[in-house]
Amino acid sequence: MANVEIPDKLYFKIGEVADIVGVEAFVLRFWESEFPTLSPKKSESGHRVYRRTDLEMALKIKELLHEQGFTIAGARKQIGRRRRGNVDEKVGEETAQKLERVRDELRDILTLLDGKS
Amino acid sequence: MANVEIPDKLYFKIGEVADIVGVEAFVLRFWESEFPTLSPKKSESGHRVYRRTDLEMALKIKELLHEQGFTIAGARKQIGRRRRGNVDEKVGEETAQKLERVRDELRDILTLLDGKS
DNA sequence: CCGGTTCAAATCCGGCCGTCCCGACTTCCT
DNA sequence: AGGAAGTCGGGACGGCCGGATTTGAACCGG
Repeated sequence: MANVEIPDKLYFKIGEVADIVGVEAFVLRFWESEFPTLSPKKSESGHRVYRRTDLEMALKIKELLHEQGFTIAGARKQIGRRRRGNVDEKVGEETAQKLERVRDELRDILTLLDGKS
Repeated sequence: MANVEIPDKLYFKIGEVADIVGVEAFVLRFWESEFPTLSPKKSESGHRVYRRTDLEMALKIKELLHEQGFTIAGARKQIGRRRRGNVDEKVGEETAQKLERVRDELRDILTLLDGKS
């Protein structure tokens, strides 16, 4: 999972994001039109201002589209799935970590099982 | 996870499979050209003869393409991932079915959990 | 033996997913 | 300040993905 390191800055311009993510600026604009979850702020003059989270979302989208092979609709759904519950059904930090571990175990079991059918 | 029940027969014709899976016959032929893992036997006269496993593979492909939103290439990759280790550690038919059910339950649980991280 | 099913393979097609272009700003560099 | 480089929105273009259709013949079940 090609860990791209993100420079330690607060704000990024579209060109910088394009370099880091590894796509062209117009692709970022296109994604913005397709993913509600990718919506950088705009400066006074209308230029995009990406924060760290925006950048991570762009990376996530690239992962889903280019590495995993989702369609845009599929990627959108996938992202939505992760976020649901994050919003309206929040759980404590500790509980979340427990869930995380349980989930990991289940995934391992699934992997094991999937090797045998 | 729309559990389609599969009639208790040994062999299926393409039309039956089409009905069960919920796609048209030509789609199954098309998928066959795209997924090495979907390759039903052919009868003497060249007609496709689907076994239960072929049918399940078709269902799996449909799930990946239509529900999950993978591209064909993505779905292929996803399937390849599941199959590793499948070859040299075969289990009996009955055991396989039990595993199948357990797996389905786990998947449901995972889906539940994924809504909360 | 006849209507419905299946065959292979070529062709067609809508739309997804970018890709490019444009003229008009804005920002950066020196 | 002033030119080069970057960014803007929006529209048009296009390759190719994922089927969908076509054709004429062979096959199958009742």
